[in-house]
Amino acid sequence: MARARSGARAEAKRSLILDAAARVMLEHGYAGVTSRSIGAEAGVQAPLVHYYFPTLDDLFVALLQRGVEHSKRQFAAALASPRPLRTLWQQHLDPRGTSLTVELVALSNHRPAVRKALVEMSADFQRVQIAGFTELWRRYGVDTELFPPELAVIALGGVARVIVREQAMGMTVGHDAALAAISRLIARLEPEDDQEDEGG
Amino acid sequence: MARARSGARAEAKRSLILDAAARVMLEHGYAGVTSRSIGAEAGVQAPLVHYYFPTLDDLFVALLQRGVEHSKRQFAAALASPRPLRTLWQQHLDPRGTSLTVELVALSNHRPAVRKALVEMSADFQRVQIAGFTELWRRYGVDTELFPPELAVIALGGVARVIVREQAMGMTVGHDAALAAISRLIARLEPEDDQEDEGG
DNA sequence: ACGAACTTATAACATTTGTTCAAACTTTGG
DNA sequence: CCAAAGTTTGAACAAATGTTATAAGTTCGT
Repeated sequence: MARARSGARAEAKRSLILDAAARVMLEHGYAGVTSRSIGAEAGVQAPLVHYYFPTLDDLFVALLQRGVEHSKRQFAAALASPRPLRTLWQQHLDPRGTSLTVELVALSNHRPAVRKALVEMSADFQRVQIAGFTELWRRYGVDTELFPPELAVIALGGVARVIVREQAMGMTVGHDAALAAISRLIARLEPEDDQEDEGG
Repeated sequence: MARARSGARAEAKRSLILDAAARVMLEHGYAGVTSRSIGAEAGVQAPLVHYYFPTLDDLFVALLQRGVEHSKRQFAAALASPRPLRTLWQQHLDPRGTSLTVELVALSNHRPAVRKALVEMSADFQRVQIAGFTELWRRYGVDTELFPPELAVIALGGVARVIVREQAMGMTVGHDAALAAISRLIARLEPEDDQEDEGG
């Protein structure tokens, strides 16, 4: 059957186009993402983009979906790692994911379809993250009255986003001190050596 | 001389146009900001926008400048207030300033002139904020090894930006818990009553 | 009241955008 | 090898954009 072949190839082409769109978005911002710029980046003509994604909204939503799925997989992997907190922090410092998120969020401001998808997926992911931190905080014996999992999720994402974005722009005022302090804070819960320190 | 009269009026018109641009940007995102949309919002024709701001880059830079100046004034006022930390936090929760910042940052991704201005002004403001927090932390006896002023500035801005943006999109998962925890953290350094607590 | 400087609007421009249409090319089942 | 399905492209569309040229209106010193 023709569908089997085309189904596999089509998925690869879709992915190729999404990759190109992500690269363009990272380099030129969301407003630089056009059927033509994506096509050029993917080595393809503009109408082909619309063949796979009828409207650009469809493409943006697909990009978003792929990103959230990746984030979920990463989050689960981090939780299962020896030092979940440190792993999570390092993941958050990856400029690609963070910058894409910033662009998609800004984009969603005037694209109702994208906005709707973003809100739904983000709320879902946020709940997953909070559940993960609830378990982690319990394991570490963190005072959840003082620093609840909800705040941990927001703080982790917020701080990382600021640092990554500023670094991408060549602004590094105070970053050394902040990064060092965060490392020390994490080390309190997840010591680098094998010595434990759980004094609350 | 004619300049005196026009100077005053021109400044008012400039301000009117900047206000309109800010409103459009808040409502439709930066990509929705065009000479025509600004004109419509300001009750003026598009070319007049270019009369005051030859290119849109000029307008964006002016908007940025005005915003930073406002932020600096607000920051100084907060530091001089009875409870600087709480005042700062409430200022950061104002959706207008935060959302505008997010848009201008995204915008600067593909507008070199705006990017340059943003980096310079932000770095300057960041240094002012760090200096302010250094003094404040000294007053409060905060352990700067554990939580340096640099991290405080980044955390305050980062967390506030996440919450404000999510609220603007109708996403409030975990916000109640996070906001309550932040209030309690602030209250540790700045009690609501008149009882002092400077235990380091 | 006159003329010069300053403001504003109308009309138009070249360019870029998202998207569509029909035609060409490619694969592949029979 | 042929036809049909799937894929890719070239050409074109209306709409929107930043910007300019130009002309009309307004203000104000004299």
